[in-house]
Amino acid sequence: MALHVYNTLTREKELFEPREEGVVRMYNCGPTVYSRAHIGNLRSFLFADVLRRWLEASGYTVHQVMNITDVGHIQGDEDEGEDKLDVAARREKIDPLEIANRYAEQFLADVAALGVRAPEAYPRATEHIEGMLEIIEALLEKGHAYQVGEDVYFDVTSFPRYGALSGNRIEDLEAGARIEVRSEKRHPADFALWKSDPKHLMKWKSRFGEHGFPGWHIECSAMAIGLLGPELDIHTGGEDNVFPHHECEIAQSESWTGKPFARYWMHAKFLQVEGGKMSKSLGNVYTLADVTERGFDPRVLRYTLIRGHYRQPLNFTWEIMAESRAALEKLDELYRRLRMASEGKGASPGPEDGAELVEAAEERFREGMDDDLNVPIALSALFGLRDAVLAGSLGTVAAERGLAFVDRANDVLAVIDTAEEQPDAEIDALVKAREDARAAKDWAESDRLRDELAARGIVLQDSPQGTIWHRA
RNA sequence: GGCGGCAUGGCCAAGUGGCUAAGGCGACGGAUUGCAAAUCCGUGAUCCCCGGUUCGAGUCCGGGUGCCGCCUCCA
Repeated sequence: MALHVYNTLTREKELFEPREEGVVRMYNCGPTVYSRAHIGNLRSFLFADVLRRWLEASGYTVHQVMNITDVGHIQGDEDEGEDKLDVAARREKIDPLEIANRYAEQFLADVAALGVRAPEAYPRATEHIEGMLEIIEALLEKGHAYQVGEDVYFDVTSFPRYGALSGNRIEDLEAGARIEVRSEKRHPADFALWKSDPKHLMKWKSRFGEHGFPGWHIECSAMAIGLLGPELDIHTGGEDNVFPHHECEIAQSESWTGKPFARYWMHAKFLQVEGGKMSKSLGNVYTLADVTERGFDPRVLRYTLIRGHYRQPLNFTWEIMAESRAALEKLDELYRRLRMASEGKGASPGPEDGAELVEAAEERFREGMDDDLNVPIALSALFGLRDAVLAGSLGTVAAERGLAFVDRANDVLAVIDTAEEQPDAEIDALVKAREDARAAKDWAESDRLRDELAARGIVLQDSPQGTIWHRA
């Protein structure tokens, strides 16, 4: 089975076939850097990261681009709209770009802590203003856009497929739209490509006027096409991006290039917190900082956010984080035991013993991931292998292969701690002393040593074959 | 009002017509242990409700209930 992905555009799971054999061009909707990314944002970015990693594991060369939006969008297409970066800048009384840079750095740090592999490019919207203006000019020329004063709007009626991605119909949008007084737009669903506002802090001169700034959707088209070409293979985002953002991107991009913008649209479901929507008033808009403050390693958050299927709603709770931590420790142990078995400790006598179990696990892992990134299935393959190695069913050669497989799996999931325990003579001596004390039935001394080791973060595991240890 | 999603054992979560409904966390009983931890063995599901299609449905169709998302900035 080759990779199949669910395509929002067709509402079906489809065989994944990039335009160019062996090469994938993927664009991921990234953050708007007016505040720190919360766990909901992070889920979507982690989804993109796992997808990228699985594509690479499948042999593709992946050209991946994730934008960093550092010019706030106008809120709505009307004049009373506000720009989040503008608002933040006025509040903090500093330059909007300073805010953007600060949060962009924070974003990069957060995402790095979560093991996200950096894409080929993290373009900034402000660095692509010219590209946006170029598209706007072309759309005007082709009759897909019109100018009103110093503003430019996209004419949705000029693009018959508008609504194909989200399932919305222009007529219904019109009916549902709020009443617009003195709208300068020809159609309520028309969206801004370029806006003008003298009060706006971030603005650019153009032939439309002195105080212009880009509409929300145009940046992604400019950056995606500018860096990846007119025809993408995959475009991702959160489900809330489907409409209007991605719908508008398709309209303006395809009107401009005359080519299908992206073959596969993939969207991650929304994350909820404690059964409800995240909201500032509830104080549950968690960031990576909240996670670490509660004593959770970032990889536990990574695991929590990727362990379910990306198209399934995810309800984040601290209980689930604790559960994830426990599960993750089991996977760490899988790795440790495989390493031991490959060295002959706890291995089955025949070197090839259990090789078929390793193969079966890898097969199951691959089938799961190929099936629209079914991580739960992939994880179950790892847990299955864990049972095999703990039961001593693997020979040294099979264990080596198991180790190589788990390395490959972890190259995709990036959640298992595979760091080899550094030999430590001092720890070994304490462990040995405890074993001696136990042999002498000096329980007080052996318990004291166990406590001392525990205080140093050492976890002991006694077994008939002797005592082994690892760091917690 | 328009568009869409979800409802599976205590919790999390796979499964898209067909043998005994994956897997994880937790709980309980037992083995092991000096006591623990780890490990091993064992224990749990009228798949939200009602109706229908079918030889056969958690899986398809209709209705209902509940929760959620988009339509306005939002991953």
